[in-house]
Amino acid sequence: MTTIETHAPELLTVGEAAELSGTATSAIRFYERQGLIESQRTSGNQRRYQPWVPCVVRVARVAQRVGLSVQEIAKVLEDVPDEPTPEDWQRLTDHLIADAERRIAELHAVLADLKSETKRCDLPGR
Amino acid sequence: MTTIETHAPELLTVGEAAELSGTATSAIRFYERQGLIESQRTSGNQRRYQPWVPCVVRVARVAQRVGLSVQEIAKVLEDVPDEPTPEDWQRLTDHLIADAERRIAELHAVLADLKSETKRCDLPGR
DNA sequence: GCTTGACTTCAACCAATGTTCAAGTTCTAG
DNA sequence: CTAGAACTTGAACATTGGTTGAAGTCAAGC
Repeated sequence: MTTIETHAPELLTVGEAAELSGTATSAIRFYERQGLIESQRTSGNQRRYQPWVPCVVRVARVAQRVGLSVQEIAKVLEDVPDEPTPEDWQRLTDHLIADAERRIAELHAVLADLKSETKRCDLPGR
Repeated sequence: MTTIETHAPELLTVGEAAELSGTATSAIRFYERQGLIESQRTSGNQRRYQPWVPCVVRVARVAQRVGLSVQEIAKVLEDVPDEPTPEDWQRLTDHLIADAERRIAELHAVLADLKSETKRCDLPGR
């Protein structure tokens, strides 16, 4: 971990990263502890984030809303290199969407299954 | 709340309901406290569940996996009457699927948006 | 009618996902 | 160079979604 000049070009403070990703700074630090994102440090020990980090956080937040845990998201993000290329974003996108669709399919399946098990679930004649 | 004869036909004990829904009895009691399901009581104060209750629990569990909180699921289930008809199950199904699809759409949207904001997220030139 | 397993409540605990606060440090503007 | 905003860590707290355990009650079979 090489430390970074205080005013490095393009790097974001934790506050800036929070604002750009629409979260609180406490969440940003939490996600870093959980391994979703990484930071460099200034000589004075302050965090500095790469400019794409807020994008990662935004993705993570939406992924949570479709049912992934932070650990699961961290796992998916492991495969995304630092300084992601458009192709990396595309693969991440595909992965997350596929994952979410899989759960929807499960939901469909359970619901369909229930409908077929009429005897137990529908109880038609009272 | 009329109490029920001990050995009422077709009613399930908490253990049976748990087994049929693939959860622990503690979860069944928890879901009841949260208003997802209801029970009657025997004269000896034991819970007795209608036979479709395990189905509701199964649905709830899958719904959790697509990102709904227990409170949100409870809200959806409010609209399902006791002794649901096939049409009730159908509406529940539609509601839950629609809800889940909505989140997937959000995920799609965020990801698409990120891709369009190339300047901030892709950083093509190193 | 007694035994045994399943049930009851209540309280404590757990993990996940953060937020809040206190005490101290760094950064930036003037 | 200094004031104030933004940062640091660590600990405590909050909420959600349960699990576990103790102490006691109920129900079913012999």
